[in-house]
Amino acid sequence: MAKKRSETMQENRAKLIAAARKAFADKGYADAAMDDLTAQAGLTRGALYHNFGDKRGLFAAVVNQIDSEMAARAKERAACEPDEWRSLLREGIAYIEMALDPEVQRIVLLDGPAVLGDPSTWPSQDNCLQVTKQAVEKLIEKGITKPLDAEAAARLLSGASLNAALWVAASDDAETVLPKAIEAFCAMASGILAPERSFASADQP
Amino acid sequence: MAKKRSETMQENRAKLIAAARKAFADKGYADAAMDDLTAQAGLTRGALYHNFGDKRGLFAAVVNQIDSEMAARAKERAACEPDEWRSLLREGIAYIEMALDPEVQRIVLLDGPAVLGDPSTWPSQDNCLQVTKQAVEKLIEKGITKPLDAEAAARLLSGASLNAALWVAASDDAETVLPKAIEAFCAMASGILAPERSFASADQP
DNA sequence: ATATCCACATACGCTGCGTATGTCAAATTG
DNA sequence: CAATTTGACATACGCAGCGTATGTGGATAT
Repeated sequence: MAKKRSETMQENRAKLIAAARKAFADKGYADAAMDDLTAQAGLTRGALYHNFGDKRGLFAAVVNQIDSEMAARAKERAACEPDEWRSLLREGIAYIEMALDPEVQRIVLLDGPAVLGDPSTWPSQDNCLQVTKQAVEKLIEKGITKPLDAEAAARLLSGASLNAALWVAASDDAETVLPKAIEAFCAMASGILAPERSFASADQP
Repeated sequence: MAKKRSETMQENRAKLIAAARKAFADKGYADAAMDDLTAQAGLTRGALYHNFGDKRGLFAAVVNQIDSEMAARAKERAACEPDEWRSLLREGIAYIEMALDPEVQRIVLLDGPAVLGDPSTWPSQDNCLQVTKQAVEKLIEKGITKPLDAEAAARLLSGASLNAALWVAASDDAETVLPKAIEAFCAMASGILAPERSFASADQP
């Protein structure tokens, strides 16, 4: 018996997303021609419009995939740290490091907002944010950090780290700039610590 | 005597930039048709290509104008504060507030990075950053803040504030979210203060 | 085994960017 | 001041690429 219908459909979706991910990262959203990337996947534009509706739909699927990977990686990194404050710092540092990946830069940080609108409105990016937000909430409960709005703090932390990463990536020598960025990030992050703690734990892990 | 040549040229450039600014803010970069916006300015695409080279060139000119206005406004706001630390906070808050302007959001924050690349590579955005960087440098000299890399700190501060602003703008009720964002921003900013100062001056102005 | 369906391919039109060419008024020259 | 040149902008054209409407063959249903 030949392959089942729904099975090949999933395969084709995956092929298209993979090809699109490469094309979008390589050429940017605007300059990625759909004829090219579908051909790359051994298909035509027909498959694409059937599965994803339009170019934006395909792009959204790609962003979704990358965001999921990012959230997973951030969580994984955070889990390695002993206490929750260091976990949060690690998470931020993880975002900085991930944003050094050209694929992440081009697709998520540069083209993403233009094509899909503000990141806070994407369900996928929200996953990334939820990871951070939950970490902040725990810290607030325990009195380790100031009683700020958890979402506000989470957004500022991720925003700062992603922005720092773009800067590092654009600089000539990432090697020397990256530690500066991480140091500044840890310093700023320590600003949300509750006063009595800010001396002991402000250092980076 | 009729108008001088260079004079009308400047007028036309200004007309095009004004029309483009409105169109880009309204429709977004991709959906703004150049035939439309040139007609709006009482001209044709010929004028546009002659003056700005291509669509990106016109967009860059628009971004340049907006960024100049933003830097001026930030500086102006900062100048009203008595001490330099409060100046810096005011500056950050000013960015948050400016980013609530739909024109700034769409053109500078959403489309800008996709069309022109990472903001840190634009000369205009660099102006905004220089304002903050200089403020940070002064604070470091005086020992008010930790001896971090000034550029790193400046980028993190502006990144955090702009990101926060996007969040506020995307939220349903900006009225209640804005103060939370500002509070969190001030908290995080206080993280770059030197230890012996962090209690006294961490509050927002 | 025949009929139905649907995932995808093929074919078409339309929009919109960029360029090549034309034109007329302002500037230059003697 | 007339003749000539310049250049800012308009006009006309070609082409790429998106979205849609229609066609088709193989899997599923009966």
